[in-house]
Amino acid sequence: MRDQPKAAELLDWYDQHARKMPWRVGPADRKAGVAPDPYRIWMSEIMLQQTTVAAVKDFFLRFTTRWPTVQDLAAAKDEDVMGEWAGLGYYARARNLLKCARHVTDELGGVFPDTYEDLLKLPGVGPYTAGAVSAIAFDQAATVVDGNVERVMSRLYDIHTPLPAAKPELTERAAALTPSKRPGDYAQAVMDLGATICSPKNPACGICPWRSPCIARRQGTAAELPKKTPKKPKPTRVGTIYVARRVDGAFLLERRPDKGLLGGMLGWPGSEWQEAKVAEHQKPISAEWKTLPTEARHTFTHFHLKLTVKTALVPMDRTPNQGDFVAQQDFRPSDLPTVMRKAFDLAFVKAGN
DNA sequence: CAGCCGTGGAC
DNA sequence: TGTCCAAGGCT
Repeated sequence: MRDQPKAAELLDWYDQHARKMPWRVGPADRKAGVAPDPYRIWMSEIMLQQTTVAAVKDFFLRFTTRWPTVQDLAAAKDEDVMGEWAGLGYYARARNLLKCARHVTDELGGVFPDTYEDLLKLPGVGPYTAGAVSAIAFDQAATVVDGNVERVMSRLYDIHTPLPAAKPELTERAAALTPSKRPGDYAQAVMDLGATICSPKNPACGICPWRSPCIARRQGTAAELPKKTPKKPKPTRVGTIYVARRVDGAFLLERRPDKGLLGGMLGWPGSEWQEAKVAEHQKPISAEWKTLPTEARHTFTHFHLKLTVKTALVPMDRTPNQGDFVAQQDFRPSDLPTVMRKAFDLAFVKAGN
């Protein structure tokens, strides 16, 4: 009978190879009795949803420097939080982050729930995040299943069922391996393993602490797992965006509605974005509009976008019918989501306006 | 349950 | 250039 993977083998590896991260309490400190701050663990987990560690680091440091406690965050203005989140993507996370901080502050006395069940009730906290926070912040033996764990389990047990259909089976396997000792370190260890050794491409099976019990490694199928159902091709949408500056330096911007794409974020007024050719539409303000020679290109999760960028220098006496003027000193380009910043760069940096 | 929801780096 | 992918959640 083949040997089974042991949590202890992975924890020994983690003790030697744990990655250092701004929000992490490493294995040595944890053994010395250092407890993680649930606020920081929660925030890191929200930021890490579908987002790489490298991308999150700077955002995490900026957020926790500006808002060191959940009460500080709860007291923040919506626009400040959305502006700090700009560029990180999936903006519903930022709206839920603030909603959750205010709930914890106002209804829970500023104390994060410490059980999976109660964490799951918080806005923006799903099965993965509830498990991760309960394990990492509170050292509870929760089963944590993210993309890394799915990949590691599919390879350990050579599971060829494509995702997402395989999710229940992979979760069952993960639960069976979760130890009652050091569950917080274990949860992070599996994810570190998946991110470094058991990687999507070219897994380093030769140095894996679980190479011996890994079935896919013996079968030679590790690199092709997990299987995934094929994705739909992305359509291309087109639109027009209006980047205007008034003669006093103010910019014509609008706050997007909370629901939908780039919800709650600052942006330039413009047309709808559609696959069909855009019908003629009203300009946001009366001015002498010029079309830039280069269009702004951007790719979202489920479509490509080509934006025609129009610019204008607007006299003082005009009133916008879409958007509001923001004084130059109140505007930071870094508050814009990336597609809007691309349009800004084309209009005001590349074109030199 | 499948579609919606961002971004930047790797290849 | 294009595609894949990353510590998912919500509807």
